[in-house]
Amino acid sequence: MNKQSDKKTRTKERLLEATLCLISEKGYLGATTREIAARAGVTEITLFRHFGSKERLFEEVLKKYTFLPRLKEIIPRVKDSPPEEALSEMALRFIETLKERKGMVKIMLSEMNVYPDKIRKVYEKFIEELVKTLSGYFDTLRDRGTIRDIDTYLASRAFLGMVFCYFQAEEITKSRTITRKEAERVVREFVDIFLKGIVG
Amino acid sequence: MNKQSDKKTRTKERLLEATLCLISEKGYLGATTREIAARAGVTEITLFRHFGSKERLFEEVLKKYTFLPRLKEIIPRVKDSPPEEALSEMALRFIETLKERKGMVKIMLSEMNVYPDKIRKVYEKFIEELVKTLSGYFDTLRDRGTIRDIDTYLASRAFLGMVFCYFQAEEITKSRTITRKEAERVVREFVDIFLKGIVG
DNA sequence: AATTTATGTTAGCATGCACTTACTATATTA
DNA sequence: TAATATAGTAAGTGCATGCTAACATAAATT
Repeated sequence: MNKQSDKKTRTKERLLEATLCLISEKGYLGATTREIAARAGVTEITLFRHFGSKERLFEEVLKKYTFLPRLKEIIPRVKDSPPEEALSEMALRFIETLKERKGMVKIMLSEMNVYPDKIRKVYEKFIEELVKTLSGYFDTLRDRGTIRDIDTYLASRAFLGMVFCYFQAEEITKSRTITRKEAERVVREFVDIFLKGIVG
Repeated sequence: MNKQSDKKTRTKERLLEATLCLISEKGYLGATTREIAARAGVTEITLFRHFGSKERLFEEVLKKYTFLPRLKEIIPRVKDSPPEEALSEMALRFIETLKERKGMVKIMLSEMNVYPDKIRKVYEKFIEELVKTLSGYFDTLRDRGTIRDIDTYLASRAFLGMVFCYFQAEEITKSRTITRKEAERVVREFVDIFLKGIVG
């Protein structure tokens, strides 16, 4: 009972991946079960035998490709470096993770509105947790006297907003690839502004 | 030949508005011509007589509800105030405009990926022009010596990113309404950070 | 060898969709 | 009053989609 269930598992995974891929390209309604099955190299009925319905398949994709955990583990790793370094490192890994999970990001941005119950909760939770994790870091900096007395929650949102919006504009809107060098240059500038402001 | 064409025009406008409304709720594929016509208080065939096809109807919606001009006119009006005031004013009006054109913003975010040729061009141009307009303002500040020597293009993207991401998270993801007071508080904090940085 | 498991094949159903045809009704215009 | 412009009604076409039924196959398990 090993090779059989392996086969099953791999089929399921190929289906999930094909779904992620196609929905992120064409949207939930635009991605047909026939095409998903075809891209997974499987017949349509196999899809239904595994997931029962298109909707349940979609839900399993959402579960599987969440990427909040990946993002949260970034912060503890760098929080004892100097702020400039820590923030740069966080921003760069943030961008990297978003790039890796681009399909998921696209789905969240575009289907959020249409399938509120399924996606919005995932996304809301994602944002809030991420923001709070970063603002927790800012709290410790403030307690150490490293930074001045600002609203750390809003500061966190400001910083993440700058970075996310950059990613969104380049990779999603313009369909460009952000190179490592470019990311480093942009992040350096963002961190500089964020830490010291633009007044001089 | 006046009351007749008035009638025609109003029907067309109601159809365009209903389309904007429904597509921003359900996406292009999710919004059916039947429902659009119904919401406009008109029969389906009237829709086709006016626009020929669903796609052409969609294109006309995109044309009609562009809001780049509204955003661009903000900057010249405030560029001679002190930077803190000018930036706050711009951010607040930016948020206000986005709120007014929320339906259009939603469409752009969610359909961009599926109808690249139609939407992406609109959106790309929108971003670049807006960013450049703001960075032009930063250029003049730098020339006057008001701010230090930073990359004004990236600074512009950073600032707009903070504000837009805030709007997106609250109004679109969470489906909340940003009140005027809240907007003022948030913008004050953002501008403070952006001008002076968080180090202190 | 017999059975179970995972998948394939073929065909199809029911539904909803964009879009059409043909005819009618009403108000404006000339 | 006759002609025109705008919208309505009713019915329906053709197609794609989500999903299913019935049967077949080949490998793994027992």
